[in-house]
Amino acid sequence: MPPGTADESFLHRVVTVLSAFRPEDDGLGAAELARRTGLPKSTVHRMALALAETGVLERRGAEVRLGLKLFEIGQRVPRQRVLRDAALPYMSDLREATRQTVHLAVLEGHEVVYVEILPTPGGPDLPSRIGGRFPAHATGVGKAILAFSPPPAVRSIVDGELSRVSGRSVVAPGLLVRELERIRKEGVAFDREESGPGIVCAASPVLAPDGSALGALSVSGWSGRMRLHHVAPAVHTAALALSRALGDRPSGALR
Amino acid sequence: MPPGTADESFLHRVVTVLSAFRPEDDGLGAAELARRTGLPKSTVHRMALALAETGVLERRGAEVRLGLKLFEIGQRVPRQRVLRDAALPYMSDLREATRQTVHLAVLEGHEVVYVEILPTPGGPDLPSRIGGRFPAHATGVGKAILAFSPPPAVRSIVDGELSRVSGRSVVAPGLLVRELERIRKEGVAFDREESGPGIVCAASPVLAPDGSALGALSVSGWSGRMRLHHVAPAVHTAALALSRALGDRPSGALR
DNA sequence: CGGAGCGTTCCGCCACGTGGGACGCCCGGT
DNA sequence: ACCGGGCGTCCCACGTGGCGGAACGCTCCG
Repeated sequence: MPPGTADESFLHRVVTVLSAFRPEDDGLGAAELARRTGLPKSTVHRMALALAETGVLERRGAEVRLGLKLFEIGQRVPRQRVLRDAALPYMSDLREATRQTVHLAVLEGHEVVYVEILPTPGGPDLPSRIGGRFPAHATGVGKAILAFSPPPAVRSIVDGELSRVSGRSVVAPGLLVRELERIRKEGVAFDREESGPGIVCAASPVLAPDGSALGALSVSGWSGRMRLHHVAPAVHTAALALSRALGDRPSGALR
Repeated sequence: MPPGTADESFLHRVVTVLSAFRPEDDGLGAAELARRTGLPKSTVHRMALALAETGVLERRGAEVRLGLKLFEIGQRVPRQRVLRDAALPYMSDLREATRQTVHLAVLEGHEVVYVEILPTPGGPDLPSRIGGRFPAHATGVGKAILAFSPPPAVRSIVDGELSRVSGRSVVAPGLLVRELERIRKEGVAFDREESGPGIVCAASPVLAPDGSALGALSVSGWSGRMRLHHVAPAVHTAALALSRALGDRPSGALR
């Protein structure tokens, strides 16, 4: 080990191992985990046994998978729980009124994390998953949140690498900044096939009493079947109503 | 520490600290965490800082709370993800048809863990929460699952302590065994105010191709407003349809 | 029949988790 | 104004337990 290098701590390694599980995975073996994490097989194996002992992982023969205990603890995370519980009825109304798929997301670093998704029977198969991530600058919810976020956080994203998720993603920093200004004025963000081909979306921020964004609501559908100027007022209204409801409650700590 | 006792390992302590957060909590201080876990304050404080470094916990001033990363990982847990994704449309239909609150739960030890809940506007405020636990013998979903579970697992619960959750909970082992036999014959379990006053529920197991229960669906409502013999066929039908859909797919590892 | 990949076990080394104690701070009661 | 209790934070000598290269037995496949 090169001297001066703060080698990864034990806890970092644990998180690395847990994060190595992908959504589509079921059980993984010690060798596969070692390959994904870059850790010695012996180390991963010992750790997997210890984690299984605690219930964080579950043994299935020789393989190991994420345990139900992680799901239980994950549901108690305040950042999603409080917002999700308050938003659910508004999301339900929004789906009813627009007959489209409704999303609720929060910002985490340079990406959004989807907290809840209400799919609609006839709608497209979207790549978004509850608990999944997506680059903030390439989604409606992401831009809606960024438009009402502290300048330093926005700067960090604008000056960072703006990945081209689809052919129409906004990757020019100047263009993105100007779009955020427009969103700040109008209160609604749009995504015209920027996150995926054939998919459009209108999004509006959920605001704390101090004006900063806690998250965002959105409505998504096929570009041919959904008129953005039609659903935009509905999304905006729902987000305003939710913001007001959150402000009234003594919900306290969301940010 | 009594000699011979294998003092709790570091990982056990980490899980203890994470489990110390209750659903209604937001941020907790080092002293409060030390009190709840029984660990030395110094130890908890150091651990909290390390966990915050990994993103598992988030620092909020001097306090610390469960981090969004835990929610993300929790959503990847296969036991809930595969079942929940497959069940959602059937649950939605069931709510539509019965106009009552629909639950999906799995068995974990002596308790059920709620995986998904579709509330209905006019329904009662139930104590159940997604990711929450409840004694299996005192709920409709619990009894539905137990009726189709391996005898050793059932024995362990029947012979264990059958807590009296409400005044009408089944606490007599013999009575419970006989009820499970009836459920096995009819395919539907009932809960007549056994888990809470004024609440009734009909539940039916989601079965793997081998006949063992993966989880259960239920419909709950006010005892005066919902007729059990009316919703029972609907729950049973939905559960059968879901079981068949899971059997057809190469979903693989659910148990 | 041989090699590749797997899960599992071993063991000497030393990083790092340990926890009692101390410190400065902000309270709220007197 | 004073003081005591609770808080977050920090320190440091101690020794536990994580470390990981290596080796073993196994199964599968060409």
